[in-house]
Amino acid sequence: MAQPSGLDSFDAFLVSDDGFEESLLALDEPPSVNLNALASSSKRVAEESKQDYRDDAAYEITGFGEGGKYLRNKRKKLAHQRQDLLEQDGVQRPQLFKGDSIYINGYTEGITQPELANLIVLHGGEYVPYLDALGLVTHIIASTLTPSKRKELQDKKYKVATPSWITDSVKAGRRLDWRDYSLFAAKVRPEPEGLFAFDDGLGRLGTQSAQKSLFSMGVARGAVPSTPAKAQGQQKVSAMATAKPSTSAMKAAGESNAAVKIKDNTETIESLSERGVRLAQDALRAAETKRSIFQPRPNPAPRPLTPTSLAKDRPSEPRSPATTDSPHAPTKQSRKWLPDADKSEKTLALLNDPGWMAKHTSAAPDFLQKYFSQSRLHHLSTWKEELKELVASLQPSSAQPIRSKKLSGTPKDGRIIFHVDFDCFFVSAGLTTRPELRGKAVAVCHSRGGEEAASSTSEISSCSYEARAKGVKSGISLGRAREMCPELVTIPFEFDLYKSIASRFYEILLSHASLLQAVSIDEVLMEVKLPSPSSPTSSSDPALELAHRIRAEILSATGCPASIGISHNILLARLASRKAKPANAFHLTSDLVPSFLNPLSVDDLPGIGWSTRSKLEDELRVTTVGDLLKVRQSELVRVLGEKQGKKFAEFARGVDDRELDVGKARQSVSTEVNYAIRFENEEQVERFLRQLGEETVKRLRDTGCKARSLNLKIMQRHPDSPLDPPKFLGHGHCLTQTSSDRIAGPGGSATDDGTVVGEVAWTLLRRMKIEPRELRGIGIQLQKLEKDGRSVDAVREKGQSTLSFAAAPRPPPPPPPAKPSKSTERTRPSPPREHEPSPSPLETILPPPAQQLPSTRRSLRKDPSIIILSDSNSDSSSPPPAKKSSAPIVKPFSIKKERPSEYIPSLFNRRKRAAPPTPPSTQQVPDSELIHYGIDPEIYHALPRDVQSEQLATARKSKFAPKPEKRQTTLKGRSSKAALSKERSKSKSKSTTPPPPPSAIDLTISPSSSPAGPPLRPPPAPISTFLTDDELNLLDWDIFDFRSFSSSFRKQLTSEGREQLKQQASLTVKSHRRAPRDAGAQRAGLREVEVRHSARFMHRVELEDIRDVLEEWVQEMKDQGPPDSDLTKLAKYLEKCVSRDKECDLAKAMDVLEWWEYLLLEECGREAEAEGSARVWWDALARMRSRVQDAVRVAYGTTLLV
DNA sequence: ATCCTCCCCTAC
DNA sequence: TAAGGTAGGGGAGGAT
Ligand SMILES: Nc1ccn([C@H]2C[C@H](O)[C@@H](COP(=O)(O)OP(=O)(O)OP(=O)(O)O)O2)c(=O)n1
Ligand SMILES: [Mg+2]
Repeated sequence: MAQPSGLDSFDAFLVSDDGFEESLLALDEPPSVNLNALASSSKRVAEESKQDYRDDAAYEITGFGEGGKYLRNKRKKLAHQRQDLLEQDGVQRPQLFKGDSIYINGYTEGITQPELANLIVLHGGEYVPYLDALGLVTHIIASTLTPSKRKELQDKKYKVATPSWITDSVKAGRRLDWRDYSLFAAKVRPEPEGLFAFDDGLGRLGTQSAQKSLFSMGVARGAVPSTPAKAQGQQKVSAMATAKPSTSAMKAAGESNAAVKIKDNTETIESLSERGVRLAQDALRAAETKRSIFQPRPNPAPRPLTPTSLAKDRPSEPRSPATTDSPHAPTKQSRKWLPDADKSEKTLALLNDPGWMAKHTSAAPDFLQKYFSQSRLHHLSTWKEELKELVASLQPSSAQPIRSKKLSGTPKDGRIIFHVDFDCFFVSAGLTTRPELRGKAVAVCHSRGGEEAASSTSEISSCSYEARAKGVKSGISLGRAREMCPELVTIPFEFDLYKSIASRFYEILLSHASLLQAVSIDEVLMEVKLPSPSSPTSSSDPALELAHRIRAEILSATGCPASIGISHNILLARLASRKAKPANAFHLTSDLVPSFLNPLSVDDLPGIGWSTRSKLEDELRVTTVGDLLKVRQSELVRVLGEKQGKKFAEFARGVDDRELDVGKARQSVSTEVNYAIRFENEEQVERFLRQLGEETVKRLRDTGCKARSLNLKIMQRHPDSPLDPPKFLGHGHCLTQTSSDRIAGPGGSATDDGTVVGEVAWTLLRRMKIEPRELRGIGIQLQKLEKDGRSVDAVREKGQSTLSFAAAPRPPPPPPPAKPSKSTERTRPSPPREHEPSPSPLETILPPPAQQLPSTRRSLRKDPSIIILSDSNSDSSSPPPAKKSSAPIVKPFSIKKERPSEYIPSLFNRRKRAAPPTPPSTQQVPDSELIHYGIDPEIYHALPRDVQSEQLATARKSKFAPKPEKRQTTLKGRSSKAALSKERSKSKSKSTTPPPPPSAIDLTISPSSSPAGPPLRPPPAPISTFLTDDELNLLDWDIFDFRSFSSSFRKQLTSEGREQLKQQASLTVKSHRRAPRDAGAQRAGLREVEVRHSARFMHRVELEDIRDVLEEWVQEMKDQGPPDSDLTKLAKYLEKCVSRDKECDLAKAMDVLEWWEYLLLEECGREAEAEGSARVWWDALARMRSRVQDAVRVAYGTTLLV
């Protein structure tokens, strides 16, 4: 039952729901009052404990040690890594704790657990991150213990000392006698640098916190904390052993940007975030005043800056050079992410040092684990999943309210929603051990920003409100932050601490919620039921009072301030908490809603980010919620789509009918890394990719699922982007590709075999033909999950028990010994399943292509150590045993699924092998097309992607003669489902033109969109089920080969073949002249080549087709003017053409505009004389020009003559 | 209509 | 010197 190595857990604890009313007053004070600096020692400690004191319970990722030797013992591995650190530091410390194996129990006062751990290691001790084999532990460090734990440890005669034993020893430079620090000896030894040793109000709370300290790790392994049965409100919460964030991948946010438009009405509109800034400034000023009385302030008075909106900014890279390179950027530099300063010499030196790069980028063998152990975003994501599971396991399914009717989203629903969120969480957590920094501008980031910080690209994770007042915010670089706030103090990440605090936080909230949704590690949404018949005694707002009580409870248990927003739906609760911040609670009642909402900026609404905000502003001139109200819903739907349009229309009115999201089954598992990806050769890429595969599969196993489909995501340096992007080791501007394939284990079943995943991923990657040096990001996603052989997707598998099942008081799940899980299920007489995956994990049916791969590559799975290790890692941590799935299991006989007989391991691969046909595979240009051009497919496929593009583009340009003439096919009623239906549905239903009111331009056109077209068009509207012999001939496919395929495969080939024919047909037309394309445009974007079957023909629409459509469109709509929906669609299309990341076909866009102008001249007369609808047409053209103009500027930085 | 695939977008 | 991850909502376009 070896406890999941690398496992940690959200601690279990006991909590009573006593209130802490007496402390309410203190809570509402900004935490700026700092009455001392007595915690000197803690400060020093912090400085000493350089970098790596992550929680770092062994990484789960298995890697190779030097020389390929595997370290099976995680503990050793950890020690090894810490040793590395120590060497890095180059400081040899006295080995005070040599020979000691020290476990730290729970949260420690005065110094964080990671800090302690680091100190121990730095001084020769072994830090034991988990308590699986108690015999190996020589000492236990603890500040507080629950009665039961205390008894247990005492009985077992453990040496339990307070943290001061460590810190004092370090200070003294010698190993002091632990007995002088025994926790059992001195009842409660006041720690010198107490956690709550500041300000009396908080100090008081601190006392309580000490008393109700949570329990911890060890407990989860079976030791059941006895419940000091006490207050009625007491509730026991069991811990959930959850896999540690461990090793894994990620992706990210932005760098710099430029072309961000400045909001209109900046003066009059105050967004919530801006309000936050304002408040912070006020607080700062206030604090300033006070401080000047008590103590001189080290920093200059904060200048009343123009509040930089904290609102959602563009994610940087997308396509705004941001910094220097943009010709017209200099003006609005207010928003950028990176520092002005150039890379420092040092930085450049590193980047140019092959040795350094080999050790610190993806090329290094242990990169993955190191990277994930430090990635904040990885931790954030992992924690979220863990918490969702924890909540699902603790929250009885009965918690799910049964509503008589669906929610209306209005006050009528009678719900009370709390949105609880820590204020600047990471910073607040860090400040609990650095009280001397309270009231200052503080930020959490990796860089220990010293002098070099001016050019640091390290991202700010969170910052104090004092820092926000100066414009600092999450996501910007340290360098940039220092420009705005030179006095900014940085503190390191302390992931363990955050997790520990979160445990206490969730525990408290669970005790108050009737229904709870884990939003993130520091954020919860919950539904609350008040003791309804609130006796007439109580005050005016019992909900608000409860919120304050909860806030007090949280503060006392964690030392961190949280804010709470209350309202009758999720939207409003979230907005309320934003208004409440910092350190307060706010009840947004329905009477306040309109006046509260209207002045907000649209992107204050949850769900509206940079992109949506831009759409609203550009297309509807909407910037505030008030503006949003004035727009017709149909317009919103046109711009944002059906659901989004409706949703935000309702949001603007304060209406939100969403239920809390509780316990839905996970639908995918993925791992990605888009940072420090720098490879020199294929071997490195392959090794990395296989590791990534193993990691992904481990995560999959932790969920107890297997998968049927794999998606590989690749980021490749954009050809125009510099080798070294502005952000240190960042991915820079990239082209992104994905490609997917099915995966299968024995018998075609879903699988969780790392080897299969690695193999398939590697095959897909090789097929992409990407130069290793150009790679900037890699990710693997597993989908189509199955648990116990049934799809996890409730929609597919009807009757699926989606809800988790959990008895209210659940004893700490005795960590299931490795395998019990599976046996647990075997519910009913599971009907004889066809292909019960034979329990031979090493036996795999690899997809065909895999078998074709050069055998040079040795299979990782040959190394048993890997399997052993990953197993030990995963199984234990996957305690999904009894928890779920014990619910009423549906009939084991699935309705549709199951088609084992017909199962083809991999269609794509299969297709590939079928030499003759080679229909457009997942990502390639059909060979037949190549042959058509006289290009040898063999050679073509061997070329790098971008070269392929060029070849193809060239071929297409030269091979065909100019278009003969344009037809006049004026069809009627040709309706584009998409465009039309959308239109019909709402907007102009008043069209009065009964039948098929022509409108809608169908940009998805393909020759077939004009079915009645000239006979020349190859395959008329497809009629036969399968490709006809004629069609096969046209395609140059072998007729007999075709017939030899199964009918389903033939069907697929048929549709693909027909698409191909369409394209060939359209290719016979050449766009007349092409405008000169610049270097960037010359390289046909990946997107273009990458185009694959189905759903993407829009990308390939040929000029000829567009011209035709345009012509029809103008003719048909001449008298009514162009429908907005069509204009929108056309605009989107043209912008896509211009975009350098997508079509990269500026010429086409220009051509379309010219053609349109020509048509208008013909149909509507000269622009100058146009009137009525003609006028409308000309205006529409002008607007479209201007949009394209903008797009060109964004893409090329040039003002082009459109 | 309703499904599926391939994206984009958002949030922490 | 830095650690730009991840899951789910949903839109567009195509197949059924
Ligand atoms: N871009 C981001 C956003 C958040 N976080 C981390 C750090 C934050 O402390 C934590 C919680 O995020 P919040 O959005 O709740 O932000 P804060 O808690 O820091 O501030 P606020 O007071 O606005 O809630 O997540 C991060 O690392 N990077
Ligand atoms: Mg927060």
